Amino acid sequence: MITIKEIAKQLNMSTTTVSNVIHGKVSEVSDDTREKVEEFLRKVDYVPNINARNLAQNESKIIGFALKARADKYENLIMDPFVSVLIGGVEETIRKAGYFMMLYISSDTAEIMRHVSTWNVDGLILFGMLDDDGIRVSEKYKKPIVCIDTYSLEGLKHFTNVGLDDEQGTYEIVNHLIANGHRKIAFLSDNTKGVDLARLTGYKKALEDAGIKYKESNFLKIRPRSDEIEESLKEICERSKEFTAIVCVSDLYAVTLMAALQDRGISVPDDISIVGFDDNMLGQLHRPALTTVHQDVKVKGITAADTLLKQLKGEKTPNQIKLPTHLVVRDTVKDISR
Amino acid sequence: MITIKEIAKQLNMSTTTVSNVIHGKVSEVSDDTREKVEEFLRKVDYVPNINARNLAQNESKIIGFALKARADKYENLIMDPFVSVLIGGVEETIRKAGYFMMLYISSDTAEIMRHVSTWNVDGLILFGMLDDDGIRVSEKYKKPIVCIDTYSLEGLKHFTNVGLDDEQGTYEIVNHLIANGHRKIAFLSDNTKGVDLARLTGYKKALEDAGIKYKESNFLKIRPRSDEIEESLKEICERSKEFTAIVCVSDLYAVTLMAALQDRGISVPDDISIVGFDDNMLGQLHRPALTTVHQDVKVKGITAADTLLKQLKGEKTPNQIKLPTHLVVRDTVKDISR
DNA sequence: GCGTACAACTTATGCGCAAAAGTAACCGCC
DNA sequence: GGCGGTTACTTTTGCGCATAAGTTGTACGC
Repeated sequence: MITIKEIAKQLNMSTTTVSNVIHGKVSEVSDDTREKVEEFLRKVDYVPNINARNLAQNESKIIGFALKARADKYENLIMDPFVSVLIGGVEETIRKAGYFMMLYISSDTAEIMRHVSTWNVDGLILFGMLDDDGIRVSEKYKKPIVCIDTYSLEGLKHFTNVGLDDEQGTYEIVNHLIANGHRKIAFLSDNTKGVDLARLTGYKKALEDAGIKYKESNFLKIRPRSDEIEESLKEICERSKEFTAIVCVSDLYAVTLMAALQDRGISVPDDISIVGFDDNMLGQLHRPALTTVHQDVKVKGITAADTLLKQLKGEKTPNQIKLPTHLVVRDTVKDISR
Repeated sequence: MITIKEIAKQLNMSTTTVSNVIHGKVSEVSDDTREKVEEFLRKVDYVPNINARNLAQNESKIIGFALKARADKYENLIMDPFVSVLIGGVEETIRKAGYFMMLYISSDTAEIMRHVSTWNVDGLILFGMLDDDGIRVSEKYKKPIVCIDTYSLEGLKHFTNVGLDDEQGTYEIVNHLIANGHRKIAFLSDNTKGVDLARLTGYKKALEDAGIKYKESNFLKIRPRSDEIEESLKEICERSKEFTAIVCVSDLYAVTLMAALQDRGISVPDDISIVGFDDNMLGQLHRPALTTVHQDVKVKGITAADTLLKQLKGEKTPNQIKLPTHLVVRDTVKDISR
């Protein structure tokens, strides 16, 4: 790789002059030499050594994208098309702004932060749970952080979060079920934290507003680990007659459940109505097509990246951004209101 | 961030000694000082500045993962869970080996290569089409490159490819169809290059070996662009009665087609049998569950990364690695042999 | 008791770049 | 005609690290 020094030597001038041309410092260089340098640069296809530049400038032009997953959920997470769409949105946005994306997948916040400070990453986008330990570590690290779908109260004090109005999303879809005559409505999820909690809250609120009492037994807990999911699904299917509808916390679970239900001869939506959340390919291609809450994942990625870019420029940003959702009515809800 | 220099100063020794401890050069440092330094390093939570290290060593510890997609296929590609699983496999492998992953998505090989040389990336994993132009550019760049699913004859002369025995995969599944009495078998794809060509070849070979003549009209071309796919699907569904089975080049297309078929009241597998290729979530969760050819995408990613790592160590690797596939019989093929 | 070998260091150099500080020539101006 | 200001440069410095080369001090063999 050719260096500025070498170019300067061949052109018989100083490295600073070459550097100034590269940085477009018009006022420092005469038109004549500028053209000469520019032509030469083109000829040799000069590419700067970013390590040297970063070292000299104490910046990196890197944005870290850290996927922090609990080890047991890791596999499901990376399988989820959600993640790649998110990554696509982020990558596109930062590339246009002249940044590069370093991807990091781990279950250990401290490890992620070590990585981040090693590379002197300019900013971080964090997807996944941010635990208290994580917050403490990242606090020390003085670069901007934007979280995606992270609803830690503690974390919100320090970092921007880009998420959805999840509560409103389930609120609407549960209302849709209620409008179709459903009253025995279950909620299916694998945990009650973060996003799942917000969605559960919307569900409870809709029930409450319709005068339906929420019982603990309405909560169907699914165990996502691959060695437990079959058993878990079996239990849920057996209990399905207790309800006329099940609100699933994600399309992935909704479709997984529908497959399990159909395998047992339980028909959707005739025997039971199912709704999801996310509106991804899985539900769109399933038949019957899934009624769900739509979110635009790519926009989520773009928004997170944009927000981080703004912070990098020193602009203030709100510390909580909630993207809208909307109901998508398809074919998995039966009108039982008569 | 604390530097070696600062540590040396505080410990009242030279930077070389500190550096030697960091690099575990046992023979150079006495046990006494080594322990002293190690303790201090732990205390201040020292993290090396990679830019400086890379500059000094002329390496980068970065492995580039470039996703090169035709602009019109881009959206589908990044939507595909395939990609995130692949990325997951690669990331995990290189991280364990002390490398970092820089992700780059583009449709322009020259742009990718510029990126790669800017960062002085140690090696590159390329997923997607490698056109002749791309080969020329990457040739110049003297770092190891491993391609995934890239069947360019020209490219194979220069780079290792990690792929599947695609031909064998479709050969087997078409034989499965033939064994079930099918003779009017279509092949559905959106192009006839690379992977798609290999799968088509296996399909043709199976037909030939069974004494069935392949006709041009057996090839169902689907247009993947979102504004054309509906129209495309409609045409294919209308022609579906010409065949008793359709071999789809991917699970994504198989499931997309099944949805379109079901929407028109055409039943799978009663009216027509459908098979796919990949064995991903989409086909697993669909009902009827898709009969398909299994490939292990994560292993593909791991293999690509391992191969690159070997090349980085100077080891020789075969320039063509074909991972095995196997048939997964589920519920979308009807036995019509009587 | 002299040379050699080796352990345990330190000093000095350079990676490629950006930028602060320095220089030299020229121009205008009261 | 000396002085400030400008243009178009060059020289120098340092970012943080790795490492080649140099410097002690000491043990050991003969």
